Amino acid sequence: MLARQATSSVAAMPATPTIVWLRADLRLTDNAALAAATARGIPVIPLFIWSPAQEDQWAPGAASQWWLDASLRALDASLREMGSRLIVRHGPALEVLRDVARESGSDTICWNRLYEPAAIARDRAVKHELRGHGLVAQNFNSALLFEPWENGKDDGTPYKVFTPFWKAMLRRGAVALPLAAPSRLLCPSKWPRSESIDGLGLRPQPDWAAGMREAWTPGERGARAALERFCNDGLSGYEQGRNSPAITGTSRLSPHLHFGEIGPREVWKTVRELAIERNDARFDAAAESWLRQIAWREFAHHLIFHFPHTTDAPLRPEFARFEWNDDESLLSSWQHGLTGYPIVDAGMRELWTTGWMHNRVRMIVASFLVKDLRLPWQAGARWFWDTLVDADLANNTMGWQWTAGCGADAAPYFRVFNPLLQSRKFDPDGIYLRRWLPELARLDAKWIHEPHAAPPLVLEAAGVGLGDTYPAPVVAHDGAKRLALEAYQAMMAGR
DNA sequence: TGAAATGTTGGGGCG
DNA sequence: ACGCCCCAACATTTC
Repeated sequence: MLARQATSSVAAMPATPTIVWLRADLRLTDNAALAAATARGIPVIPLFIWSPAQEDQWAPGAASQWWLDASLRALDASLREMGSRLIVRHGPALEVLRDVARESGSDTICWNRLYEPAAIARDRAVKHELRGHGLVAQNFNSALLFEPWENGKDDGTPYKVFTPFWKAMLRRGAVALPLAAPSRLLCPSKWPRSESIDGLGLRPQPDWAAGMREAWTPGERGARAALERFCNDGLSGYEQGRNSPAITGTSRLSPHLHFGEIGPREVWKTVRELAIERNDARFDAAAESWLRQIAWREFAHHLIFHFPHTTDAPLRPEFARFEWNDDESLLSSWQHGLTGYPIVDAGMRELWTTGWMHNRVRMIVASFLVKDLRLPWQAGARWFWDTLVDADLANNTMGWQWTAGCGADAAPYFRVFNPLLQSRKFDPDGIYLRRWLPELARLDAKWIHEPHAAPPLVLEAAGVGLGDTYPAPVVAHDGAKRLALEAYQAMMAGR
């Protein structure tokens, strides 16, 4: 610990520019690497490197790239307001860092740590090589409340169950305070070469991102606005609102957090202070309930650090022999929102259109894929990865393994969501369903959750042609559930 | 951050 | 008034 902190402090250095290598920390506030570089009182070169080929098979999907494009533009604009700018390059990180260091006469490179397996491996190699070339590489934490090695069990092993993890976190006491944004940024006498953000080719061709632009404002300001909106009108009703996909009852901060447009230390402080100010037991409970979600994010990142193989393989090894289905057409019906189960289809279409899905609905569609269709959780994880604007390897991995029952603190496999009951319980009036399934919009609340069970006259009156304008169910839930439980029992029996 | 079956309890109707 | 039954509401158990 002491050694780590010592390497994090920046000694006075000669006046050559410091490179700040920005990755999933596209913000000026609470950015430890940027703050450390600025504190040296010498010029700073903010640098983003686009190198998806170096990120192993988990290269960002198209929705994520759309977000990144917008976030980089926002960051560049904020830097320009301070008289600085963002340098953008593409290529292997090490090569680019060495080139930029040479072009700018820089000898120090700062960055904030990442925790995904491939990023760790790359950063370690980069750090080693840079040092081998006489350059100074300094790393900081701006992504997490605690480092993964800071919140383990007393015996030194990591927590695998959330509740004790959460309690240990709270016992640990104060979360570090967010760092202020730099008040000014000194420019180098000559900027290194930069490519244009356009040139990275992150924007979708052809442009299908209208739904994204309407739903989101990427960038640090958009992130802070989302947090303020949530604090003002979401947080007090969070415990009910979080489960109603028809309303904006959640913070919708996930993509902002993923790209580091806002950090967990800032949201923690903001919400804690608000709770103290309100001094109301019910508000306090809501605030804690939401901070718990931030802790789940923390838990996911600690898990992926300690168990890097879980991006592809189940944490519980016995699940390696689970007998999954292999059916491309079932997978396709799930991906495109054509399963015949309205709550599933509405969620999958919300995902496709906006790059995001309400968390309650994520659990429903995930359970449906894994239990009803018995398709491998990895196929769901991959689709989410390719389509979510908040695609995050740690959160995505933990979430899917939780649903499949093969991960840390996982739901028991026999816990099977009934899509009909979930739909009635969490979208009783069918408002969410109608928003995403216009072909069912004229069905009333009694039948919209299960059009396949509606009397023919009702369907006709609502203009619904089962198997024509809207699909019949691709599987029957009761039978599918039984098959899933049988497969689970076979796995447990070692058959 | 399940669902469904089973068990328990207590109010009210009724003989 | 009392006991009995019904059953809704809630709690517990099981998968």
